[in-house]
Amino acid sequence: MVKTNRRPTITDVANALGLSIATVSRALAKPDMVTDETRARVLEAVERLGYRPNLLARDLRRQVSKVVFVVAPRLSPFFLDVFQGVDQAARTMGYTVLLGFTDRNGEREEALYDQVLSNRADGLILVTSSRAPSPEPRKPSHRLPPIVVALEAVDWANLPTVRADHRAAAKDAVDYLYSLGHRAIAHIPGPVGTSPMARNRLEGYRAALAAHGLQSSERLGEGGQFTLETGYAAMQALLQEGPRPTAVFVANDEMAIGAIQAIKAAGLRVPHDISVMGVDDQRIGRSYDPALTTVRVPAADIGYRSMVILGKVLNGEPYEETVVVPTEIIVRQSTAPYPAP
Amino acid sequence: MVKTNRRPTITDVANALGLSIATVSRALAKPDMVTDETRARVLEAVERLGYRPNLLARDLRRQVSKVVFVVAPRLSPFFLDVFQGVDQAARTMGYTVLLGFTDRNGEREEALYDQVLSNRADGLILVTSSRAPSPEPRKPSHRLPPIVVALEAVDWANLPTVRADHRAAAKDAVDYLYSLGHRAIAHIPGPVGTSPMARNRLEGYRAALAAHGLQSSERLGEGGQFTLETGYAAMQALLQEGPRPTAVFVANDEMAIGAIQAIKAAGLRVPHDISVMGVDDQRIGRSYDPALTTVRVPAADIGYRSMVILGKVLNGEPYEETVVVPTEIIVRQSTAPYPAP
DNA sequence: GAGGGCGGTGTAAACCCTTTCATCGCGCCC
DNA sequence: GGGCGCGATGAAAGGGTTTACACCGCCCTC
Repeated sequence: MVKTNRRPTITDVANALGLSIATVSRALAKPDMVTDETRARVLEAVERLGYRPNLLARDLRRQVSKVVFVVAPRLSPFFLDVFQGVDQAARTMGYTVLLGFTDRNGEREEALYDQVLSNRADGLILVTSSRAPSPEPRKPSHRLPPIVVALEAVDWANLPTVRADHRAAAKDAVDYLYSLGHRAIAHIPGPVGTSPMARNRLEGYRAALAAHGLQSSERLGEGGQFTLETGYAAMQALLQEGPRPTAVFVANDEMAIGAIQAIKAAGLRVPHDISVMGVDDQRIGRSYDPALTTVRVPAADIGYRSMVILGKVLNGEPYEETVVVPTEIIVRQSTAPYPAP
Repeated sequence: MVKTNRRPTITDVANALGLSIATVSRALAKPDMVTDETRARVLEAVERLGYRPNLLARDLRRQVSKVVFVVAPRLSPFFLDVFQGVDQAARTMGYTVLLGFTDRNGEREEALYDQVLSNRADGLILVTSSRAPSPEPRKPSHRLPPIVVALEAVDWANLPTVRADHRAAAKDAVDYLYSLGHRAIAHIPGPVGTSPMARNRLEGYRAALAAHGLQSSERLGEGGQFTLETGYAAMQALLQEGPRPTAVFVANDEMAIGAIQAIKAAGLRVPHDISVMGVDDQRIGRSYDPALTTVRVPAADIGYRSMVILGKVLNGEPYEETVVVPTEIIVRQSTAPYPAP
């Protein structure tokens, strides 16, 4: 009977050479613990048989997977930038990074969370602006896995965090519009109900207005969902509602593009009639016409630093509890002085 | 001495109840093989102790991980769409999908490939338009893991494939421009050196011109890298070089946006002076001003079908060797009749 | 020449789970 | 009342690797 053609294991390699599996394992993992000759023979046999170690077995034994997950609420270019940074750091640290999305769906969050709790990954980078990984936070008796929170602090646990100061970023933006001469400055907020980030940006907006003694336009309702379409709709509503603002600060770039489209659709011009400013510095804003003035949130940098901290956590090294990365105003073509010179 | 506080295992649960680990395992995995009472007790203890099964151990035993990888050459919104489709299909099939990027870096491709070969995942969806997962394809004696190729067939192995007919898509685009009255139709190709997809689109362009007895502009060199910047540069070169075309067919949407920017920068208007058409139907084109006329490649659909096929492969069921998904012209504002009416 | 150190190798346990096979008790049937 | 089937459980093997420990020559030293 023909031997069934399964994948070769370390035992097959050992048998082919008349060695023990321990020696083969050592030849591969700790080259200097075996003779040069043995190592050469092992490598040859490995090549010849097409042997690959079973990572599952290895991880099970070592109790470490060298894999980390990045968990993001949805598919968005912005989160991709964060991922990019994580990936870059991880590579230098010998980790593999894998990406999962929750779609703000509790069940899916649970599942990803369980993957880590169940040893499929060593740690987790939560790129979220919303809620806990489980509907109700777990009982404290159940230890959390190693987690670093990127972008925005979470309120359901005290975790190491790399974030931007979204409140200050928003305030800077509005201050900038003010410095251009604008006094009627509206705001299109994000999903303030679910996103602390959106709330912080709203707060920054209010704080800036207050600092300049201006009236804020608070008739905007719940805000958009950080998507282009909701930005469009919000701007449309804004144009129909009351006195037209001369400038709009929008809670992220994507909604800002939507807002510009709505303004154009209404037969107005940006920045001639209305200045528009976003936050994030996403690609879509950089290449739009007019190119979007925005506040840059260094997504890749946030990802990179998060991974570095997660590495320290996993190694039991001391780490910074909270890192706040700086934001920066990027002036492009969607804003202009008021009144127009 | 205090017992070290490691994660509870199935043994801990069993001991806490005076049951055997077999029963606990069954209570969790095959609920109807145990008494109602036993199951209730087990679930209670699991909850109380915070037990989570170790997926590594489970997979090792079962020889199946229920994880598949999506491997893409780079981070791009287009690949995200494919991923989205894969993810959706996978969810209904009980698989977890994880995403990895190669950056066209042979070493990284190897690493991801090894993850699958090493049992960390059951299969692979290769979203690639470029080369084999290893610098030189492996010896045929070394079996390939289950792979489905999405988007574009590969030439180094005979693998199940879900693809669009890029050649026909390009031909359709040029035919459409022809039907608008354009005769001087230029092409900005993708990286024809490394991407069969770029080559196919170039071929479609040539075929269309030939069918209409037109001269093709072949002075474009190696083409862009499917990025906005290279599209900009290519268009700039095109404008400086010879007689100005009345229409440009660009090998993907991102480069097409770059091309439009270059045209605008040169003081010309789209589509008034030059019509521009892309391929893919990416978001960036949909929301641009002018909105981009393009040929839609149903990325999510490709991803979905790829995953379905991979599932069949993994189950040993029969599957379609090659699926060709239809493309579709989407007319927006970046194209106009010539001469202008 | 006996003891000690040392480099290289083998043996076997451990990692945590699933699953086959055996066991056991119980009710049922003739 | 004995055999049988059946449902629930337990014992143990097995999955592929790493690694602590034991072993075995060998050379060196006194």
